[in-house]
Formats: sequence, C-alpha cells, structure tokens
Amino acid sequence: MSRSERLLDLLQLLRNKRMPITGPDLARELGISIRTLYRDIATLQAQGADIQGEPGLGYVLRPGFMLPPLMFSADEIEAIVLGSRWVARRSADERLSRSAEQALSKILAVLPSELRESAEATNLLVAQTTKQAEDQIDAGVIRLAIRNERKLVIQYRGADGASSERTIWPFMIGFFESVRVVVGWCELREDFRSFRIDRITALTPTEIRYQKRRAVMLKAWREREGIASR
Amino acid sequence: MSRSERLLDLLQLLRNKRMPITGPDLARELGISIRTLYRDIATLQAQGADIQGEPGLGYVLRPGFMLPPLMFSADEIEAIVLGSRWVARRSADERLSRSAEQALSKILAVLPSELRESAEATNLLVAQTTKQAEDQIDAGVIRLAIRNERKLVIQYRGADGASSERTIWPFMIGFFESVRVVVGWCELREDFRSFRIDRITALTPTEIRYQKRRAVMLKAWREREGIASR
DNA sequence: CGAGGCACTGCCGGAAACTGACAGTTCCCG
DNA sequence: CGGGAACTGTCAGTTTCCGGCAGTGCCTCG
Repeated sequence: MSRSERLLDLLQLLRNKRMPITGPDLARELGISIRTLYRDIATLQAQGADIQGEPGLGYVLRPGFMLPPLMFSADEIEAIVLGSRWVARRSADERLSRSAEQALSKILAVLPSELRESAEATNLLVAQTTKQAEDQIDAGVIRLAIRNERKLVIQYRGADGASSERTIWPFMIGFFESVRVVVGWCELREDFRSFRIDRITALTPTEIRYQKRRAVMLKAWREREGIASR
Repeated sequence: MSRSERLLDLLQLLRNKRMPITGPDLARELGISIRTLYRDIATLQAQGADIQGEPGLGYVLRPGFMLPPLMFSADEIEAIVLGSRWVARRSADERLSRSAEQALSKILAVLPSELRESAEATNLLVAQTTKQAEDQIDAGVIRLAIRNERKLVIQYRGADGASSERTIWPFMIGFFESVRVVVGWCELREDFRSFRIDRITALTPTEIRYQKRRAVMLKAWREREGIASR
C-alpha cells in the first residue's frame, strides 16, 4: 500500500471515531509502527487536517473532511461556483451562508487565474430576498438536530394564526418555492409534516435521539410523497 | 520539491498551453528527466487527468482542472452539495445542469457514508419550474462566447414584442428573480444592456474577439450599477 | 521514401525517502 | 507518583524514486 493511500485510511479511521483514539491503537489498525504513525499525522497536519492530540487521551479529528484530488471540467467548476454563490446569497441560514462563502474562497484560491475569471463571469443577480420572511429562530439548530438525529420541540404558528407546540423528528430541510421548510415526523399528528421555518416561533433542542434512522425516514417519506430520490 | 507538488506544476504547465507541448520541453521546465516525466504523466492519467500525447506533436490536456486535496467542514460540504443540487434542478441550461449533476456525483462518491447521509438530508424541494419560460436558444453557446471573449449576434424580442438584431459583447450570465439574463455591451445602444435569455430568439456566435478584457468590462459595469463585487 | 523527432516501455544502478527500533522528554490521568 | 501517551532525535535497513540506456512504433518533414 502506498503512503498516500495509507494517509487517507488514517483520516477515515479518525473520522469514524467520536472518542479520542490512541496512537498505538491507530498504528496497530494500520499495520505500521508508532513512529511512522506520528510522522503520518504530522504530514496530514501539514496538509491542513485539523488533528489534535493530547497526552493521556488520544487523537481527535475536528469535524471536517479532506477531499482527495478531484478532476472537474470547466463546466463542473462553474456549476459548483454558481451553486455556492446562490447558497451564500440566498440562504437565510447565516451559518450555511457563511460556510458557502468559505467553501467558495477555498475553491477560488486554488483555481488558475484563467478559470477564476471564467467563474466570476457567471455571477448571480439574485434579488436580495427582501420579501423573504425573516426567520425568528436559528435554522442552524435544526440542521444540528438533523445531523445528530435528535428530537426537537417547536412552537408553530399555522396558516390560521393559531399556535401549537409540537415534538418532531426532523430529517430534512428543503426549499419550496422560496420558503424554507423542515420536514419531520410529527408526534402530535403521528404522521409526516412540513413546517415553514419562518413560522416557527420558538425552538428547543433536546438530547433525545429519535428511534428511526434518518435515512429510513427519508426513504419512507419520499415513497409516500412520490418524490424521486434526486 | 515533493512529487505531489511537481505533479500539480505539471498540470499547471499543460493547462497554460493551447498548443501541444513536447515531453522534452516539459521535462526541461520542470527540471526532471524525460523518463520521470513519462512516469509523472502516467500517474496523472491514472488519477483521471485527460492528457493525450501524440508522437511527433506533443501533449495536450483536454479542458478540465484538477482540484488539489482540500479540507472542508461539514457545513461547507453541505453548502456545496445544496448549491449543486439547486443548479442541477433549477438551471434551464441543459449543459450546466448536467455538469452540476456530474460534479455532485463525483463529490458524493468520495464522501464518507456519514457525511453523505448528512448531505442528502439537506435536500431540495425546488418547484419543478414549470412556469419558467422555455429558452429557445442554447445558453451554452453564450457561456462559451463569454469564456472566449467573443462577440455575439442575437435576435431579441423586447417587452413590446418588437424584434431587433444586436451585436453584443457578453461578459456575464446572471439570475434575476428566476429569469436568466446575459449582460453585455450592446453595440447598437453603445451601452451596457441586460437581455433576458428566454427572449432571445436566435443566436449566432462569431469568431470576432471583442476589444476589452472581460474582467475590465465586468468591473466597469459593476461600478456603474453599484453592485458589490460579491 | 528515408531521417529524425517523439511517445512509450522495460531494465538497472545509484540516490533519496521512508520505515522501524530505540532512547529520551514532557504532559496528563488515576 | 507511576503509567500511559504525545512528541522528538538518531540511526541502520528497506523501499521507492529517479536518471540513463536501449529498443519499438508512430508521425512529420525534407
């Protein structure tokens, strides 16, 4: 096995563990000596991986992912840049918007000048979404709950103005027309429901993990709604 | 210089040349032997680079670009995926739409399963754009003209229904509300003009390069319109 | 048509890098 | 305070890399 492949394997190992994992353990799994492991970790850190080691504990990889070298055509790059621009500007989720900008600048930074110009020529004139309803809650909290498969308690104001409290199992955030909605299982109705994010007036994250896997719920929901998987 | 850096340098060299460049020349520029150059090219090809060599001529890199290993946070990945989904589904430009899908599948292919699920959880429910006016021309032609800084002759139907022929210097494609427009210098009006792509009834690309640099026109237009550079 | 240039491959010896083992230091935890 | 773990330096042994050489097939140009 070549060195570069081994480095990717090391990343994979670190990513799959939430708890810190010790150097000797990693070395054993990879079939290399401890000394070499330390060198490999140093190499990864030099390449930008955010690996932290603490004596007595082990190594942890801060959330993130390293994309291996990828080949894109000019059109593909332009599509990615255009999409990221749209997210950066259009998304009302402040965190997601900032992430899009960061991703964009990382990509632009490594683009040759010729392609960078080309990418900048496909710009966005998206209307500044003034008419878009302001969210009263932090959509990032919802995204976090989805990622960790946690239940969520929300205050929701229906179309008729009546307010209700619901516990939902969120598994997806989507855009419908220009309104963002969170889709989840509603414990009150015992059915799938969509909630417009701009109508959620309060939000309480919980530590309660919901029972089904997110992917399973997504699949069931898609089948019921008759939505193609892409 | 490490081997991986050298491989990137090699790509850079190939990208900047339009004409085929011979192996000995490349080897000299990189400061390596011919034998090693052949090995490096074989490595790049194995990694997916579309390099073609012909005896008597030299090497050419088919249009494309290799992104070096990049570190993205989970949020950044999600932003990119979301944006690409939007382009794939929303864009009326068939070529761009397909490129977005291809880029998406390339990215998803290398994502660890955990992140892939997470990325799929942020889906798009974009309305299927039924009301979006059908373009009568191939927007890809416009994009190509922009990339190559070529003049374009268009038949344009104004809001009043009157048709006119214009020669424009296109430098940007944008989205305004949900209508795509091409922005360029209009030779007829001697001023910047925006043209809704769904109102362009005919399109003739030319080989005539327009005089100003695209970036310069973009800058001038932005200043006049008072649009921030992002 | 022949000569020369070039892409491409296999082989080999020397150079460079990688690897593992050992020793030693610092820090955290029980 | 002892043990475990993160680190660093050093040094042989091994692997990989690199340049040179020889050879084949293709193309272009004179």
